[in-house]
Amino acid sequence: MPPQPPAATPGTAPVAHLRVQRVRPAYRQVADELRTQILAGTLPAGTRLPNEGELGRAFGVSRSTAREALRVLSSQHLVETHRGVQGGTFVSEPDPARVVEDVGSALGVLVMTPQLHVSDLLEARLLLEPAAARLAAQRADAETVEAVRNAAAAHRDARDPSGFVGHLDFHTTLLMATGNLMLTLMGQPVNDVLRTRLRREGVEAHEWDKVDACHREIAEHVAEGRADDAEAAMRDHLVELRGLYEREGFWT
Amino acid sequence: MPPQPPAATPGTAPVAHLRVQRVRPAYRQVADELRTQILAGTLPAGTRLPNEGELGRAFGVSRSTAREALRVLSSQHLVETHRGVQGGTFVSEPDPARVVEDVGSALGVLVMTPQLHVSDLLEARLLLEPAAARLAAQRADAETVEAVRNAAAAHRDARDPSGFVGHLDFHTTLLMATGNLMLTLMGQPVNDVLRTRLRREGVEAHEWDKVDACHREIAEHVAEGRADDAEAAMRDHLVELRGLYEREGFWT
DNA sequence: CGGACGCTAAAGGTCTGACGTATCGCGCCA
DNA sequence: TGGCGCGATACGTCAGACCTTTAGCGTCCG
Repeated sequence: MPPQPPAATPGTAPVAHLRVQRVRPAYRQVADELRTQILAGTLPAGTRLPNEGELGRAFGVSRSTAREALRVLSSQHLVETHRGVQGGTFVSEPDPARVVEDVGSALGVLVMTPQLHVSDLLEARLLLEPAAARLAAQRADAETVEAVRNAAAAHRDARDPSGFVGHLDFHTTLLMATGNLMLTLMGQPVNDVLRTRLRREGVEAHEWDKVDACHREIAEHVAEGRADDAEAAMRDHLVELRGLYEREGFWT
Repeated sequence: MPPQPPAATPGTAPVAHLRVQRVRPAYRQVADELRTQILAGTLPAGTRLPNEGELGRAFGVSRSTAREALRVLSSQHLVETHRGVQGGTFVSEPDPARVVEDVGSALGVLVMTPQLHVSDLLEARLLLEPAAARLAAQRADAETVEAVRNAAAAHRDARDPSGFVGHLDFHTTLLMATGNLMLTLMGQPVNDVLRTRLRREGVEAHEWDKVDACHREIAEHVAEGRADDAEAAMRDHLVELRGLYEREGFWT
């Protein structure tokens, strides 16, 4: 995807504004090699890598360089390090929660640019969660239904009168109730970003009561397996919430 | 979510099996501090940080430690470094493509675990893309329609008789045609993972022709603004594709 | 006999100082 | 006037040393 097609004007060449890396630094090569092996399964989760000195020697680089490579992998949650005897560097177990965190963080950055607006998040959620509610209603077993019900109960903490935490926990629980982790991975980061960007001050208590009522209604639809009702109720709920966001303003 | 509630047995305390970090290493503290400032906007994109030596001095750590902190941030695409005079470390511009890459990579790892199955990806796509097709049909302007049409044209490279690249470019283009970046961010990594996991050998040419026909049909629906038709056609298309995946097997 | 204390080895964490090397601006020279 | 090479700057890499954390194990005392 070339941002600018080759300029026909023979004057100044189309400046490549992005500086390219002529050479890949050693620490990057080491990191890439290790990452490849981890992703290929050559180094399965739990594997203990050689200590930093040996690792460097194995790649023909110094310990510092090996360490920088490990910092890269560790910040991508591919390995983790522990100190002390019996410590070392270990290949990490894949963890969906980490992915959600990272995506949420990245979204948090993007949402401050003109490329991604909060209304885009609201719209995406409006596509995703009603469908999730439908699936949850079709599939949830007794235990899951209980979890959804509990999430909808949303004990309101005195120090958190808006019940915002409980509020979003319900959406999270519902996404997980679909049994499809991918839906959680897509929806949860969106919810995380939205949570941090709604100004709660202007929302009155009775509005939160209504939110809770919606949650309980959805939970009941899910519990009873009424897929159509669950989907519709969720859609209504999200539309209402969107109004809240738009009224209170998120374009800080 | 506590994996084990506090054991009532007074014997041994409930062992925390996850090793915790008693102290945060200096490189992590530095990285966290810088990340906070970047996310808060104190260090806007394009800012040039002090050179590694000064940065270390500013935090009271050595250059090596400062470098390790920078490696962490750089691997999260928050900063990038360049060598030479006029080089240095700069705060990065947020880049959706990077996010897509990272999420795709993370999904690639998760999809090899029992936690996430390829069928989950197919299902998620089945929720997302028909809705995207609807939105695209409702919103696409002339230029976007042209892009979608071109993507559907899918010139079949002789060395790529399955036209797989072109095939997925169509889905990508359609997601972007919604004008909602969030949908691309959610859908594209899924497509990327699926692309790398379908065994193409067993798929015959006439089946790819059919895929192309579907694409062109969807493109036309989008071009004509027939939202319902576009959505339905995309749904049918994805269901058919899912059959392909299930037949050819993705459980390598 | 048993539990608490403390030693010790292994491995990551940090520091120091040095040298290599990619870049780019500037000035010299043809 | 224009191409070329010098040099300054900042990242990249290396080497070696020392600190800190951690867990295992042995010892000592109650």
